[in-house]
Amino acid sequence: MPNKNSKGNTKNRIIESAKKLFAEQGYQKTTVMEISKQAGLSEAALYEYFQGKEDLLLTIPDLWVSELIKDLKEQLFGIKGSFNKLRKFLWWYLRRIEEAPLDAKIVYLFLKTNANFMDTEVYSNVKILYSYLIDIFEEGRTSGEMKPDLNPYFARTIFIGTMEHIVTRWLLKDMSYSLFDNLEDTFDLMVDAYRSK
Amino acid sequence: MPNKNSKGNTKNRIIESAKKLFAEQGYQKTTVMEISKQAGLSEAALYEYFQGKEDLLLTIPDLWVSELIKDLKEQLFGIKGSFNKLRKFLWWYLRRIEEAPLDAKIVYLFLKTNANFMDTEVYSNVKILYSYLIDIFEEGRTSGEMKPDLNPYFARTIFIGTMEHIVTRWLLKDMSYSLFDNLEDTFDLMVDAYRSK
Amino acid sequence: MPNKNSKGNTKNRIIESAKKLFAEQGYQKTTVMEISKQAGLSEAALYEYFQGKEDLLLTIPDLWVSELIKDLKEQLFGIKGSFNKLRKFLWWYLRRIEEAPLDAKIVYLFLKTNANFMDTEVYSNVKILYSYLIDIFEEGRTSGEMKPDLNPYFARTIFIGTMEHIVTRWLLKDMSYSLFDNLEDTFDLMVDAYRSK
Amino acid sequence: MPNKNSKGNTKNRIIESAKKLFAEQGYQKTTVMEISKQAGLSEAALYEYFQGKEDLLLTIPDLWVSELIKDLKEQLFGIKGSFNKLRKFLWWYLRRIEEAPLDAKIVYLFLKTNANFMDTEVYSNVKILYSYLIDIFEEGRTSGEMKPDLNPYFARTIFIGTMEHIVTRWLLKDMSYSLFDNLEDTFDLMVDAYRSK
DNA sequence: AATGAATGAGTGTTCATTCAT
DNA sequence: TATGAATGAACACTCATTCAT
Repeated sequence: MPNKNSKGNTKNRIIESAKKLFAEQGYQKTTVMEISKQAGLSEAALYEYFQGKEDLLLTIPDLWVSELIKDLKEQLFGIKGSFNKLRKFLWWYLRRIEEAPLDAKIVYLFLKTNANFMDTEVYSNVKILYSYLIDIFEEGRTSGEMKPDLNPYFARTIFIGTMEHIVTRWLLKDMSYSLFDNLEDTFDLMVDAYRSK
Repeated sequence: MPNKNSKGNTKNRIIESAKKLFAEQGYQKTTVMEISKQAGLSEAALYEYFQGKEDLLLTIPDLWVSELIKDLKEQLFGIKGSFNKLRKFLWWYLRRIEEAPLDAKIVYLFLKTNANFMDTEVYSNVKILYSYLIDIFEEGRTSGEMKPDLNPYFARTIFIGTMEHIVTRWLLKDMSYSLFDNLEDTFDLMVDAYRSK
Repeated sequence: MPNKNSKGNTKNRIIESAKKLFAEQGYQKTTVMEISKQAGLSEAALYEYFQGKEDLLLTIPDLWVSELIKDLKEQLFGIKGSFNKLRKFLWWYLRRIEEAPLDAKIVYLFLKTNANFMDTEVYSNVKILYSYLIDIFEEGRTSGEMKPDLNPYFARTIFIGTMEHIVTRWLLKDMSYSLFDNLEDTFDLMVDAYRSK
Repeated sequence: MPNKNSKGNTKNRIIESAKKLFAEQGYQKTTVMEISKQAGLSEAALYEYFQGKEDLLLTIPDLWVSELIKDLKEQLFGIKGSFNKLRKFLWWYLRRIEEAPLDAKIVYLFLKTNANFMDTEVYSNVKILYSYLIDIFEEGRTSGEMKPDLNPYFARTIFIGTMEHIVTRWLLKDMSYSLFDNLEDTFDLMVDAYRSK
């Protein structure tokens, strides 16, 4: 069971093991011994790579969210129209979550509980990620696609709220259905709030 | 510090103490000893009233959400118009949360992490609470206030998502501003998605 | 289940409850609360009748063994011949144990573990009980039925050892067979050790 | 007092410490902390070697009885005559008990109380140990030394009963005299029960 | 780079017992 | 005679973390 021979170096093995166990059992119930055993090395060795258990919890989504940021710019590149960009953002984000549900579970369920979440690299990176939405809404207003008096921040609240609700529900229901079920309809409904009449 | 003389019986004292400490420090970091000391009795005495720490965690929001359900019906009674009802629901809910931020914190931040959350009384009560929204959206569609093809479930996803996002952000930011800031504008924006043109 | 209405006074109800529970689960695993619940009263009330749990453990077999002593004299009265008396002793003793297996279990399995057993009334009463055997063996030697050089103490060691072994085995095997199985043959074999040739 | 430097590895140190304390104070009254302190290490370290307190209780006599079995065959080897073998068995057994009174105390006083005793490796090993006696009695009958109609099982009941009674009495009296006092006479008396006339 | 061995500090929970009423 | 309420004192067991090798 321990993925001793999986490709990737030791550090990655540890991350993957921790990710899996955190997602499965939660942060508190997962022991360092379980993680190291799963990673195929000793507990002591784990401390050569990470400062401790909490460090591990914070590192995992940090890597993931960093990647997301890098990816997002490229994804939105060349897309014309604010609604199209909005749609792209949503579909892209959910695709990434579907591809990395363990990371998502950690961010959405376990990290928010952590007292230090707000001081986290992850938090500020998520803020960066979500700041793109402000640009999109502003572009929509400027271009006339969206309401002329649209407040981008309020618009974003609705967008993120809806999106995160969809994700959280899916995670809590153990990813037992497709994240994209009814997405089209819900999106169409939501954007009507932004659309200029 | 221990509220030995606070009104209410012992059981309530324990609940209030636990609520406060869970909300302040999180479930895991709070010890049974702290709770009992805060409640002004011995650790052993606490076990006369609750089966244990987890029982306490689950009981607290259970009581709160049960009350909410009782209250909601009355609050919506006599209100005319689906948009008015929607508005009432939102304002009422946020008011209740503002009044009981400790309960809210437990439900929104700590309970969802708990592996057993989905099997909880709280979860099913929240579902009941949110089922009222379906009725409201259906009424809106029927009455012609809302789009004739409005799917109440998708509409609700947006509504709950937005609402919970507002609440969660507020809780994570340590309730440092008013929950009602910008609420009017955000609500107005959101309901445009439902409104028949 | 609690035998609130059983005949006998409260003290007896407590004894019977304790006896049952000690025998079923052992002394250590039985709690005072279980005993008092079984007896149909509160924990605190139990302390009106007994000094505590250990007092209870020691009282139970004390009563039983006291009764045994009273009975034994009568049982042996009028029996002629030392072998007949020996036989009577054995059959009588096993009958009493069969009738009161709970008491027997407590004496044989739980009391011996107790650090204070040797200072117990029970211990000295058992000594009295077993002292009758010395008389019997001496009578046997004097009468010529038994070996002229028979040492009553060594003879008794064999008798008691055999008897207690039979009892202990039966108790450990959960009284799943008759205590009298093969008793006749074993007795006949044993007494050949005493018989004068 | 802690035997940190005693020869033997850590596991053995723990066993010896536990053995001593169990025998002195009983199983229940001995705490894990006492055992580990006596062994010269931390409580937590003890759990690296044993699963817990009960595991320790069961392991101790397990090792001892296993050794006994290995030894017995060798001890009986080369001895001629069933009475001689019987005598050897008794003397050997008591010698072993005299050498390891702590183990004996645990087996005779504390283990039998344990609810799981009958499912124990120790129990089945003791059965093996005692099965040799059946062979001896059968040999005695066949060779003519013993009664032609001697039932080996009944004979063994007397033998084991007597032997265990001698041991138990000695243990309860805190090993304050020699286990071999009067052994010769008692043995001679007992075997007359088996002897063919 | 890796680990066997060890531990300090905790942690929830149990339970016999007491006492005011 | 009875008890509801309370508690002091334990206690077995866990686990993240350290360090000599």
